[in-house]
Amino acid sequence: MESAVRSIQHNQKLYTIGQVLAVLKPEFGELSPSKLRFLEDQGLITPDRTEAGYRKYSENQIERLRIVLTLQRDQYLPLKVIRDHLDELDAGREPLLPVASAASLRKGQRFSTNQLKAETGISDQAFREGSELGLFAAQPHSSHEVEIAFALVGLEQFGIQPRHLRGLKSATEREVGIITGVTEPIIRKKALDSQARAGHIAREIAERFGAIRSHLISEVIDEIES
Amino acid sequence: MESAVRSIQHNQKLYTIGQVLAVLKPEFGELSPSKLRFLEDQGLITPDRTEAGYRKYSENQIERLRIVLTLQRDQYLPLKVIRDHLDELDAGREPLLPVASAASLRKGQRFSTNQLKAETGISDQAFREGSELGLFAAQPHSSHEVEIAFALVGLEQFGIQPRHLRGLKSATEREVGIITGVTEPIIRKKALDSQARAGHIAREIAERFGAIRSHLISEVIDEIES
DNA sequence: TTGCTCCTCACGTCACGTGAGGTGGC
DNA sequence: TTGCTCCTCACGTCACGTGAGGTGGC
Repeated sequence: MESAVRSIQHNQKLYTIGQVLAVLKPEFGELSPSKLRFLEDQGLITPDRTEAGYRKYSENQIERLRIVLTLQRDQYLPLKVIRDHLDELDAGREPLLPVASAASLRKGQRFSTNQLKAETGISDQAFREGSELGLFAAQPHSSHEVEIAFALVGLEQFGIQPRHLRGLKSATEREVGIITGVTEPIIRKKALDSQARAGHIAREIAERFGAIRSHLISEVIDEIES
Repeated sequence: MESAVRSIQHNQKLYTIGQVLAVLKPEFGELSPSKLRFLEDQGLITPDRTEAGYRKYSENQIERLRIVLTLQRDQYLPLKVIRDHLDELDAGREPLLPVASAASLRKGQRFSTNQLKAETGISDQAFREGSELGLFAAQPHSSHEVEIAFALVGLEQFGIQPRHLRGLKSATEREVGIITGVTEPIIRKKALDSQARAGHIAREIAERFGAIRSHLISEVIDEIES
């Protein structure tokens, strides 16, 4: 009984620095104890401490670490900017990340069609064609759709239109089918972390597909240049 | 007459630091004067000097800079390693870059089928299926093919076989067709730098295709995780 | 009790950026 | 002659890594 009560009270399981490392290593290979200590030093995460001074990270804090490390790795944001961003979030505000790259649009943010058009400068026609192709769904649009719009604008200057992407779209759909074929059985298992694991595996597979694609294309480009 | 002789003698046009910057900026956005000076300080390139001490870079040295900056950007090699590598090359040897990541295999290096199999651990069957699909050509294999083999091995653990990649392969062929459609007219112009420009544009287009693909897939993965 | 994990603190390092103070070239 | 480019040198900075010397937990 008591243990049941306790497990509700600190439902928040606590992790030592080594356990945190073990959890995040697969996702962030460059992670090290000294890096975790450094992030604390810079005020990015403040884990609890045992009386003896051992760091104890809650699951929320691991989630926060994930945000920090992702922002750092994928957007190349300096830690100071990330810290200020998190501070703003903590204060209940809704900060816009400095749009160093367009990709720093907050994950999960939503956009109206007008916002998307204004943000990317995509033409009405290109947007319409993209929608017909299924590159854009109904409002509100995800940050991924914004990125897709950016890419379309970039391709337009070379005379490439959305309709040229029909093959890309259907190939991607097949890839997605293969990926979900692998991940669905995992999700059905309904373990605590099955969603996270499925997502992780899905990313791994997608990365491999991307590698194959990119090297196939690079071979041709190497020939162009030689 | 004299000027003709001189132009033959120093056929090697010399560039000031600012001119070097102007030439390489489009390729390497992060380049700065202080970075160029730092690279010299570290012994990576040693430009000539005018009597007054102004740096003067030859075209060979700009080529060398291109190597340094590419290695640094694409392979994440530390400058010390790059410098040692160049020293070896200067000494006439044929150094193997430290295989920090498999991707640091020297661009342009060639592999026999046996080497490729040993290097990646790909199974005979997967290699055969990959060859039938056109992922691997005849010996000798390029470093790209080695990377593709690595990716196949990675996919195998999830039960994904080369034959699942048929759609990927044909979609990539179509992409390549679109890219060469854009770059061919440029190459035909036969300007001095038309090959380099064509390669640059080809990479830009490929990057955009990749972005669209990756964001389409990410949308689905986000859903898996939520 | 024995390892193994964890702690702090000082110092090192890698790859530059900044700014002062000064000179050179079209 | 006037800007603009370029120079050196000292110092700063960002994101950690290393190692000494010491304590804690199953």
